[in-house]
Amino acid sequence: MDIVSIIADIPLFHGLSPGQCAKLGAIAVRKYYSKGQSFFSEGDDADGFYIILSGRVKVFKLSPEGKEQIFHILEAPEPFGEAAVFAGKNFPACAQALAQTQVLFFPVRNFLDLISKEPSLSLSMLALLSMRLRKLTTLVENLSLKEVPGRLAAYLLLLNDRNGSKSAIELDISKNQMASLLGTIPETLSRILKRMADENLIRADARTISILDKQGLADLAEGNRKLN
Amino acid sequence: MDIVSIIADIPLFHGLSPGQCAKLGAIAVRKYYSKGQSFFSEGDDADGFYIILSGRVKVFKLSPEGKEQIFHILEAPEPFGEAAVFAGKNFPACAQALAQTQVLFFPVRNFLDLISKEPSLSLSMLALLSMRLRKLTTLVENLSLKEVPGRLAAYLLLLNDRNGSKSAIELDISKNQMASLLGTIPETLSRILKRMADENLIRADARTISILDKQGLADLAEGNRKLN
DNA sequence: GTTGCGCCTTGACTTAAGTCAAACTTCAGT
DNA sequence: ACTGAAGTTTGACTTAAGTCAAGGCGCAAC
Repeated sequence: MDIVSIIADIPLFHGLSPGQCAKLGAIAVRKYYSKGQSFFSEGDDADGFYIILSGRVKVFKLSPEGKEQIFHILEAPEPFGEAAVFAGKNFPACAQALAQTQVLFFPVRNFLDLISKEPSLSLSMLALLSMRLRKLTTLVENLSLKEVPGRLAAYLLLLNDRNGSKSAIELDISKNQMASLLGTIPETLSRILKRMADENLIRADARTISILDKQGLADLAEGNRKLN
Repeated sequence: MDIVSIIADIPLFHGLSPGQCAKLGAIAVRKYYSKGQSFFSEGDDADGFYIILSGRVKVFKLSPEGKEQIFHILEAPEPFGEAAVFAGKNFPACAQALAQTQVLFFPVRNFLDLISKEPSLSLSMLALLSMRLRKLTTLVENLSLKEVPGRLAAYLLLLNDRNGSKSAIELDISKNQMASLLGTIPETLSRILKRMADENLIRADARTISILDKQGLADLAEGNRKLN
């Protein structure tokens, strides 16, 4: 598929004229990353940002002892690394492919020229950064104000909402990664899933989790209830 | 002082022509808040954002049990509430005056008109949101990947850097608020300050803290050292 | 199939940090 | 100066969650 048509399809770029999409197409570079490959590491010079075309990416930090905190897990057509570009510094975190991944890479310099001439693009970017900020705010809230059962409950409800009508959640990341996303470790996650099952809040079967008591989970997430 | 001259002095608005400052002046409203007064609460409709002219503001969330996590403590000439405006939703946190505070309030609607016509303004806003994102990333890192002594060490070093040459740090917030900023409680903060003093990393005397061993604190903050 | 390597779970133990309660300090307001 | 409220410190205790170690499960490669 033609790179300009791809660009025109990306939500972030809706509102751009065909001419502007063509300009973007001229500066964008298509790149391929295999599972486990690193896009950038914390401290790297922010020379551009990425938009995912296919595959999956995690953005994370590591503690010196090796504990990992995942900030986002992203899929097409989401961008990443965009904030570092506007702050004009280096990347504050690491990004790695979780699977075979195809991206478009936009070098900073050319992109900044374009954005300053294109109000609809800057408004989209502002909206995007604001959503990221909101998401991070929620992460801080979860880490600081909720215990692990509350975080897990909130996360399960989120997955459930995304799922629409389906009654069971099919986990699309490993429980290791899930623990890292929730700011905990696999052992703790495993134990808490079990406790939830014991209280008939969920039924957990390998990669499949069914929510039995939505209200119960909501109470847990809000801190109005405790697990035994 | 004239509202337009005030606006021209705000870093966020540098790069705007006098005419554009005048337009901003026409939509801005000057407001006064007394200590403890609330600007907005979590969930409130985001009808605009604020820029601090004098005083001090905290942005925070509360857990149902009443624990507080402070996200930012802001002073003139910093803006707050800006992200909610671009996300076009409601405020994800609360904001309250920590002292007698004077602000400019910019209603969303008028402001969005203006920004879409003013590239330099949108670039400033993008840079601002990016810096906020970076700051929140650090907060998540601290909460998830560091223990309280590490967080405190990092915070003291930050205050020390801000201070420039002065050898002693004069705390400008209560230790209660400081605990809340570090994601802990006053009792824990008090104990850890004492342990740091015991190890000759700092000398703490009421509101004044002197850093005795910068490298030691840095090691703590990086997780390369533990407190006894 | 069998081997081996991640992923996941479980148990026993440790530990950082929170809770509760009491006392002391600081400071604003009367 | 007195009073009371808020901020701070300290001690004894509790607890959520992490560490360490072992074993089981599942899947891919040979």
